[in-house]
Amino acid sequence: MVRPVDSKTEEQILQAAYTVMLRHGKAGARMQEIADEAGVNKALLHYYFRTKDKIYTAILGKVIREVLGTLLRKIDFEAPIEEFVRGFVAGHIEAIRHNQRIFQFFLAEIWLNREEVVPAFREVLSDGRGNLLELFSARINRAVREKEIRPIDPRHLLINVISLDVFYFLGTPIFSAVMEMTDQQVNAMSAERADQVADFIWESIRYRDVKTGRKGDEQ
Amino acid sequence: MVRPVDSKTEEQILQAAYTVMLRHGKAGARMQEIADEAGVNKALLHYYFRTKDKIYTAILGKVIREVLGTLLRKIDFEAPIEEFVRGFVAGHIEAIRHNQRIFQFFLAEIWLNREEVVPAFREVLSDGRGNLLELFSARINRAVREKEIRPIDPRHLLINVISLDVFYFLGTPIFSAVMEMTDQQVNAMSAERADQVADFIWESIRYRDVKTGRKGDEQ
DNA sequence: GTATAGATTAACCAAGTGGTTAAATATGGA
DNA sequence: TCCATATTTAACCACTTGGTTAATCTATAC
Repeated sequence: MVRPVDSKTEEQILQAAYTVMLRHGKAGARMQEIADEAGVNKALLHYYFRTKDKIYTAILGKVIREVLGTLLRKIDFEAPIEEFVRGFVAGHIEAIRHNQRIFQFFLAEIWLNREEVVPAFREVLSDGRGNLLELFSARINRAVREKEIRPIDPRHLLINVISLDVFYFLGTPIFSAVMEMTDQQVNAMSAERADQVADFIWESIRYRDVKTGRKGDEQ
Repeated sequence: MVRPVDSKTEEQILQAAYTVMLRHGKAGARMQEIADEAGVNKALLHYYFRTKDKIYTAILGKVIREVLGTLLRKIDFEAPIEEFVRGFVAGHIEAIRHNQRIFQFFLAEIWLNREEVVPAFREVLSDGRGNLLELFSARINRAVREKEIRPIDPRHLLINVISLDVFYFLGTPIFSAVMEMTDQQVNAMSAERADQVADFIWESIRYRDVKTGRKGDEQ
């Protein structure tokens, strides 16, 4: 065998492609820029991956795994319901704050390259661990049965939670423009997000005895 | 003067550019495709607008006005608070459902062309009608004072509401993949969205007398 | 050492890209 | 009618694009 074990080149190229495509999107990314970013000759991109599309497909898998990883992060489905909800939100928001670009890229690409993104997403989903929706639904339905939270459709609840977690970080520049905030204020607001969102959700779903009218503390 | 009044050509080009750029994004849009879509010679694009960037800028204004128009749509700030909130949500979601592509495009472009999008957004905002945030905050704060809803930061509330309104329609293909839904089910879910979201928000914010424990009806 | 395989490069290419131009065609006022 | 101007077109251009190629380098197994 004459195979030098190094071949970190391929990894360098992937990393560079990842950086550049997250910067400009698929259509806007240039093979030359990727090569420069990786510090290799452009021909090497075609040597390791035949075409730009192949490179895109490769990093798409990586992006999707990171997006899903972020959303599935360390969720403790066995925790008490309020803790579960707050942990869910806090985990998401922290991870999203540190991966804003990935989410932005992903959302953009969904619509620019739907035919490629959706199947790739499905594939990554299928060989991932158990179905998020099912686990989530089971936990929520249990809490409903035990009268810890009010009756609610788990599908809509899951979408609501993810919406509240993610959207702010997609629209940050716009929100800050609308609200005429300084960078400092934006940072402050981002830091508050986790608690604000968790409170908002918990206030909406927690069970309240109609007759005695309280459970947990008012904010 | 020798100016033929017609010049619908310019409008045709803009409309075509709008269509094509919403389809492929700025980087992916081709001048030739725009020309074909408009049914005119490619040189005409440069005759009316000098460059691709100029075309982009032109349609960007249109897109932003439509996005803002959608979000500012027929809001009755004088309505009773619950009606106000539900109307706010219902108005948004209906408009967004009919303008999904615009929102998708807009969100994508925010990050791919931030330097251009954000200033354009600011500009359109400035010569629009009164500040949405201020009107919204005033309405919310009044409701808080009158003990119709619980105390809450209007900025976060506004973001929460917009998140819940918009995000689902940005991620539809992904949500449906995660939840393994048929097109029928997706449509059904989209139709339910407005009520689900309005309920979710209202349950979270409506005032509850801690002692007697109720106000309004339970769902 | 040297044969052999993979890894890397500079130079190249055809097909597109946004953009230009000069000539042709309308259009309307005199 | 004829002219001046606005509009439209086909042909063109310089440059960039993704992708290829043939030659060179590098490392190992023998």
